[in-house]
Amino acid sequence: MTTEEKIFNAARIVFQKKGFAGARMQEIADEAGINKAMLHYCFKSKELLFKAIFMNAFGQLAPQINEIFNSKDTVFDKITKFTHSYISFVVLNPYLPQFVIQEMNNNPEFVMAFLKNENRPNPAVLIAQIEKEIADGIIKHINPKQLLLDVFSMTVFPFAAKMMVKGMIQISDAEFNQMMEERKTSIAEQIINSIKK
Amino acid sequence: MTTEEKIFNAARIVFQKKGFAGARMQEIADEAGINKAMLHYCFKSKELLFKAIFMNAFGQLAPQINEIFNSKDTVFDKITKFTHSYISFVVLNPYLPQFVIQEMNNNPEFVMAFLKNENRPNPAVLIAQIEKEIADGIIKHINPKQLLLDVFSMTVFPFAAKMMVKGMIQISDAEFNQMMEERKTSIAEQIINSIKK
DNA sequence: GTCTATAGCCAGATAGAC
DNA sequence: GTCTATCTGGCTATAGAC
Repeated sequence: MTTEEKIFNAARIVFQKKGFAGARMQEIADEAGINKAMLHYCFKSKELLFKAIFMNAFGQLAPQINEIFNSKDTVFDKITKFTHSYISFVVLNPYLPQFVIQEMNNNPEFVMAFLKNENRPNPAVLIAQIEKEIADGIIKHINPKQLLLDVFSMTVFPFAAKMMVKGMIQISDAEFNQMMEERKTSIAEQIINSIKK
Repeated sequence: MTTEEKIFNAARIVFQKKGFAGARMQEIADEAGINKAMLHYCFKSKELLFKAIFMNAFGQLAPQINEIFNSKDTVFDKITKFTHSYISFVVLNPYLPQFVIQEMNNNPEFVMAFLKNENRPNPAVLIAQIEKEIADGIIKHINPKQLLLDVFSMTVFPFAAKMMVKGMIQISDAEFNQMMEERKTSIAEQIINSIKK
């Protein structure tokens, strides 16, 4: 592993756990097992290192979402595949959702950068498909954007607000993971059940 | 308005927007229209001022949740009332959900403090009620905790991840508010529709 | 490319006048 | 109680040896 990769991995861990404002370059250096000066030699500044991490985090999430959104499947199949693959992925990267959400809220200019990224998740095709299936009598009359928001909410929220959720419904880490495993199928079932005609 | 109140209001604005790590005492002083030294005179340290704000934010959310959870209503009525009153409240306090979630994730020790708070939201009564209505054949066989998580997710997520949501489904602030207005009723309808026998 | 040492700055906290 | 001025520590960033 090159020094640059060691720094990158260390920075991802620290930034995702502490956020931009809370992260310390010294902590990243320690985590990488190298000297603080190397961070600046390789990435110039804290801000540039952070942007590299943030864009990479986003780049991991977006393509797999788009692949599902733009496939040839039915809407019901897309919902099922999305919840399954998103939860599987995020169980392995638990800090990612909260990290992206937090930094987008704290740095609204990121939203603009994100909107200009050609690889960003684009729901246009899926929205059109939902409208068609409504017209075809497969799906009830609903607002397609509300449906998308429902799917995202049910899938992403537990990870974004993990600590609050655990405290609120009083569950251990093991129970949390067990519930997320169930949600891989239950979310899609619940939503499909409520919108199918 | 006393100086202490001016500081408190200013601190709430700055902390909720920037988080603990990102907030600056100078910015709070400017917002309050007083000198930085007064902050320390009144609240001793940044950390103590922050804890006061955080506990207050929590204290606003918890009682109204508990009131609904522990009332005499049916489960369906409770879900309907919760989504309605929560969204109404949070539209007026848009930074609150993200603030609480972010700081609970960044300061896991807050979760413990929160669990010891006697006013915290306690879903035990509601969970027992859900189990009873399942046994009575009113509600389908589902995991009560998953149901609670579904309701929270659909209600809270759009506010917690507002910037990401806006970017993702490409809506303006006006459209966002319009959608949240719709959600006051649509979330409960959707969930009830999927779990009623 | 990798380190040590340090510059330079900024933020939290305090001293002390009024 | 409220201010100005300042201390102190910690953090980003750089200079410079090897």
